Amino acid sequence: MATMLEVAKRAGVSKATVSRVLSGNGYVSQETKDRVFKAIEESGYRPNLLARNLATQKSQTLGLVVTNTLYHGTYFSELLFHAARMTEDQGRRLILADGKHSAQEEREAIQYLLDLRCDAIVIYPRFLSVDEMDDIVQNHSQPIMVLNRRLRRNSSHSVFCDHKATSRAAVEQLIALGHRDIAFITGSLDSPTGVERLSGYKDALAAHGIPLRDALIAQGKWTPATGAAAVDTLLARDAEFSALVASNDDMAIGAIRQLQQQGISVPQQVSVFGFDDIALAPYTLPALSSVRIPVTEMIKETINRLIFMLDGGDFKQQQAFQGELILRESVLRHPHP
Amino acid sequence: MATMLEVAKRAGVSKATVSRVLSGNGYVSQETKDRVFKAIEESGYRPNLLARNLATQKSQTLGLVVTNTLYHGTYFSELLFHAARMTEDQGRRLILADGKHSAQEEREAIQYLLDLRCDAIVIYPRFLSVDEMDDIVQNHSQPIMVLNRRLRRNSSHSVFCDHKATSRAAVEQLIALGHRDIAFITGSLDSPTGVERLSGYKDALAAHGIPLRDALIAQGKWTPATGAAAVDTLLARDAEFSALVASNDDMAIGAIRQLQQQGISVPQQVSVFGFDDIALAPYTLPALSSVRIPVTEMIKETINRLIFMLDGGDFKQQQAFQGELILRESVLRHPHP
DNA sequence: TTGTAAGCGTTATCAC
DNA sequence: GTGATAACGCTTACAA
Repeated sequence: MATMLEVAKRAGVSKATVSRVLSGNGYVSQETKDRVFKAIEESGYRPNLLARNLATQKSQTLGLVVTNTLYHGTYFSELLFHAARMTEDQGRRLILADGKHSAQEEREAIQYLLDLRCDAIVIYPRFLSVDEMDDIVQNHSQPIMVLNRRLRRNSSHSVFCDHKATSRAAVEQLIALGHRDIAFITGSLDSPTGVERLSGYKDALAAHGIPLRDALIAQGKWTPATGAAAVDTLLARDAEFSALVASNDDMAIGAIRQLQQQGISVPQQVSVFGFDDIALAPYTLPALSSVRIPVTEMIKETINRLIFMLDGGDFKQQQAFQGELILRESVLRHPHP
Repeated sequence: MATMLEVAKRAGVSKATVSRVLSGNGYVSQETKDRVFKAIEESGYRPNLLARNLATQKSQTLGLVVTNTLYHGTYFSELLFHAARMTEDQGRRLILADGKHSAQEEREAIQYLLDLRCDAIVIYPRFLSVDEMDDIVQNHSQPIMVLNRRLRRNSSHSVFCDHKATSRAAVEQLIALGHRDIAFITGSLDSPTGVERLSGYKDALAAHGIPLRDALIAQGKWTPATGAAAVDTLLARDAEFSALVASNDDMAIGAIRQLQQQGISVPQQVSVFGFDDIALAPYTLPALSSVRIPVTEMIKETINRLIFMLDGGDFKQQQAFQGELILRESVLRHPHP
């Protein structure tokens, strides 16, 4: 491929001049500009971004680490969609790195983006601890934001939802509707989100004097298939329930399928509640009530903070922002008519 | 950040030696190796990939261009999931560039990946013509694969489905079931996929001597909302139909909603057919029959070809592969029981 | 307004 | 085994 040097020779100028023409920095006479552009045209020259980035010490890219397990479904695409859009509106590009299936792989993905000298990094952790995330944020000069976790030492570097409170609110809504036998399908319990939602369920029951019954809790792993399996587990236990809360919509959908399969009508005999991890309004079943989790706002706020930091905001100062941002705006949505 | 030079000084050796230790190329005594590793440890050194890539003239990355409009939904995440997974299994990373909303932006995204010196590129075009894609493939030294288009001059660089044949098959299945009044919701007609599916519908009718009625065709733009709107259009025309084919599942889902809303039961009064652009089995409505489009195989085959090319396969030779690959394996799926 | 030359942080080819 | 040193392709003072 043609290099800048070749362009320079062809135009009868030096590399520096070509660089000036391209970057718009420094004065170049119109005539030489014209000659340079002509030379670029003729040689099919394209700047080598690797070289440019190395020279300027910045890459104009934003790195995003997401775990493999999050890849499926609309939640992820929504996240990615806005991340990419906002990044590009900023004249930067998004680079995606896969956190795969373990803490170690998550670490490697982050390290890769760091090694690539991304200008900033967004992490949606799955396995790494809050402590380790805090360390990472502190030990690196580039701005880093963490999604869906509450950082302790660098709270302004995280944006998250209060899953526990939301879960509790959802269950309380069911209680208010008169339900007392409320079954619950957990998410993976090695994820904080899964634990928090379960915990919110327990809190709600406790607050209303409803005894917790283990027979009404079944484990799932976020997917529709595990939601369906959880229903089987629940039914096999012969414990009656008039409402079912699944820790995300995917499982709720699987659960509804399975209930109907077993001749139980939804929502006539059992009301089903999910958490809209998945901006999937178009696909949700008419029978499903869902809590909206604001992925969109989450990623938008994140990128905005990053942009602020990149623009020279003193992001090491916790005062840079109002502090941590907890998105509490989740609202209960009623079943589609 | 610590550089290789600092590590070298600290270990009392030259840059070259540090480089050898890191790359494993060339002989280094165990003692110096130890000293180097110690120095790396102490200084928190991390190699600068920009510099490395510049020096080696390869970036160990694979670029993917997808249009913004494809971002929503499971189809895309499925694509991305496998692309990322396979790329990383190869020890490379995936870089995503957004094709946005126009041919020009699509061009820019491709150009960016080229400028970044990605080792190989996958393009899922939306606006660019086959001719232009063919040119791009030919004019660049790095391997490029195009999804969902049939390239004329570089057929082995494309992987696609025969949407027309599939659409025709789907409609013929309805005809075989006794339907004669079959309505059709198109996709965006500025996309080849949309045109082909419509064309398959027309072919099927023609082949069975069923007259084409414009009143039974409504335009959509792939989204659930436009599918619903199309149903309104059809109903307003007062043309009766016993079956409805939507050009993708998203629209089919919107259509089903709307039909039910209007008191028309599915599939009792109207059978609905979609194309599973969207490996979304878990979400599709029980009432929907859908044609499976093998995204997964498509992207897998694509990456495999790329890997082959990168490993030195003579990819400019059309004989490198069996030639073009047309995925015909689409199967009709029956409504969920 | 333009050219020279010194980086940027690696790798790779020589010698020694 | 190891160390200079020249690339890699660009940016950016500093001169001219």
